[in-house]
Amino acid sequence: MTIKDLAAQTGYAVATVSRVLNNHPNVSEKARAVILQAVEESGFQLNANAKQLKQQHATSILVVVKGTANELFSELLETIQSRIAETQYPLHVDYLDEQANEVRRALQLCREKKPLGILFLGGNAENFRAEFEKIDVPCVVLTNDMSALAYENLSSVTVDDAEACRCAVDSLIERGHRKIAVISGDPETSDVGRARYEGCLKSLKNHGIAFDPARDFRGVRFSFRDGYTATLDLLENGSEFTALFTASDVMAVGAIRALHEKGLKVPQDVSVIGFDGLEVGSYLVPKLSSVVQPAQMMAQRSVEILISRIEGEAGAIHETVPFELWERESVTVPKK
Amino acid sequence: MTIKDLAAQTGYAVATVSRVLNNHPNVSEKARAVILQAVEESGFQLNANAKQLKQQHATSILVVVKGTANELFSELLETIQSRIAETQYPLHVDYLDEQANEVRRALQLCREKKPLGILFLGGNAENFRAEFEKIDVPCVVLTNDMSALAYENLSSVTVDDAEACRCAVDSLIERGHRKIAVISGDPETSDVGRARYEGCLKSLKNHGIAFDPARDFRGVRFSFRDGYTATLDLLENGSEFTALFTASDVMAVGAIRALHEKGLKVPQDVSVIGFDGLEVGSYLVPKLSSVVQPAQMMAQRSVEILISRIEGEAGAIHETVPFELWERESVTVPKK
DNA sequence: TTGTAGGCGTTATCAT
DNA sequence: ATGATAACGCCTACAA
Repeated sequence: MTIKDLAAQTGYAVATVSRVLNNHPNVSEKARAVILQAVEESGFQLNANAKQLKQQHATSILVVVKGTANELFSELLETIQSRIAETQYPLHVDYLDEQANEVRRALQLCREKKPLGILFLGGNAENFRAEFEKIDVPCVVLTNDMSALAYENLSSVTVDDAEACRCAVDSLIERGHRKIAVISGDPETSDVGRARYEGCLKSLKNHGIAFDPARDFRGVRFSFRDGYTATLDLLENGSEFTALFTASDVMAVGAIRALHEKGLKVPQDVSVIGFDGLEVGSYLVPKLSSVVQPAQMMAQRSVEILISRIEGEAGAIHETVPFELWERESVTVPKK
Repeated sequence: MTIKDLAAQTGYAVATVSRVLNNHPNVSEKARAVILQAVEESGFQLNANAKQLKQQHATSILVVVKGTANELFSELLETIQSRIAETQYPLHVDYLDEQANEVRRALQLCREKKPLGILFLGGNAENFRAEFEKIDVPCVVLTNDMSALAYENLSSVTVDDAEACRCAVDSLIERGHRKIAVISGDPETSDVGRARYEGCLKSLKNHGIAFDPARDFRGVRFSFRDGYTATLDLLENGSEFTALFTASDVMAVGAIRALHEKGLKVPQDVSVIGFDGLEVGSYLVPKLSSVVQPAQMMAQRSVEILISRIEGEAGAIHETVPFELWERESVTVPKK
């Protein structure tokens, strides 16, 4: 079933059918009605390949997700989905490994699919620096600040990771904690991991708190397992702390388990703060304290920014959305 | 950049370039080398639209995921991704709302994208019964048994939900529990919810245990929140139980929180068993007992089945993979 | 082994 | 308002 068949069926020419299908002007009401009727009956659907071949680009928006197992990304994606669904643009989601090069992948997908714009969930500034120039559609990166890269078609929506972590650690210190350990992403390989770690350091330094990175810090992957093993590692290697800051909620869950296995209670023996504000945190016992990234807002803004760039607005926007510090049951004052 | 340009550049005809690009025989070593060289240098990429338009179908495999926020699906997807990556087939992931009609969506994507085959994560038998006949590529449904539907191109990979739940409840009874409550998906709208609920009923009946559905059962959505509210609802409406079976781990997490808020300890006051075997369960305190769906195996088998159907093997396979019952810290014997 | 040319289903231009 | 037709980039008989 093609528009040719449809044309034959209705007695109109393919051009007219095409016009109706694309809501173009200069079609009589009668023709429109007749053709729409036939479309309805046959369940006809345009061939996207032919259309895109002709138009030289898709009408779709691409989402490149770095890392399949990231809960925050799932939450972001959910909102992105529904926001994009409100527009006429189809959405394509593409997943890659955490270690893969998202820019190179996007480049390939651009050539192949010619999307109108790209949303990146996660990303590494180094990859963008190296090859982003080759991408010429509007892009928005979520959760990773790209303001240092002055590409006019590369925007980003983030919370201020360093500042957020500074606040979180500040809050621990305000409660009286002086012995604090930190687990974050590897500063060498993860931009986000580094920013969050540095925020912690800043707070510790501001308050003149003793902190020996070799003893009190671990830079690992953002996973349950790594949160768990890193905590055991800290405990077994001389770190003594009454508060633990982990740069993700998933790490925090692993960490709490490790603390439990070492006979330490949360929050009585150790206070724990995570990062992200995942839904699961609200149902844990104890309810997890967390630096909340406003997922809905971030998703919403990123879609708005992307669509405005697609529809003609020019220039990059690097938007910082406000984080929130939720201090819940997993934190308390240190034991005397 | 098109194969025409490439042809001009190398002095060969487009046909030869195409042959090289598609690994066809009847190309001289020299031509192959020269053309590959040029491809390398220019970073040339075939236009997928033109290719698919011509070939009448994509070379891709489609994954239709029902529900964005399903952790089990994320775990399945991760394995599916990596297994498919080992083949030459590109992968497309399409997400829909939990309430959407996955078969209708697949139908649309078929017309639009002409995939080689489809993998469904989740699905409703009713939807398949109504419209699946219109889909003519091989399909495999994960987690929902479709053996009752005799389509020759519709396979499924599942655990025996009812049997698994029967075992789980049996295990509670064996520990001495007589007062058991159940939270599952809504039997009216969720096939999986119904099967799991019925498995529970069977065990209870086999053992002659008193069970009043109105008092001891809730059929809700598979979410943290619904697990939480359903548990409160049970407790506040006269259900007294020493053990709670929830048909998903996510529900279990919500349930445990609710129990905690009502002053009930897990497992001392109430034993809890979930379903799915999500990674997070291994890090909770207490470690969550669960009926484990072997996600890796299911993903692996579904990909194998799909690919074999795509590559010529005929006939549907309805494979039941073995579940495992992990009895961990969230269960114990009832208080005397 | 290589080249030529037609057509896949659309859109868009140019007539009518 | 409608129709005929030339592309879009690729694959694939068929011819050489």
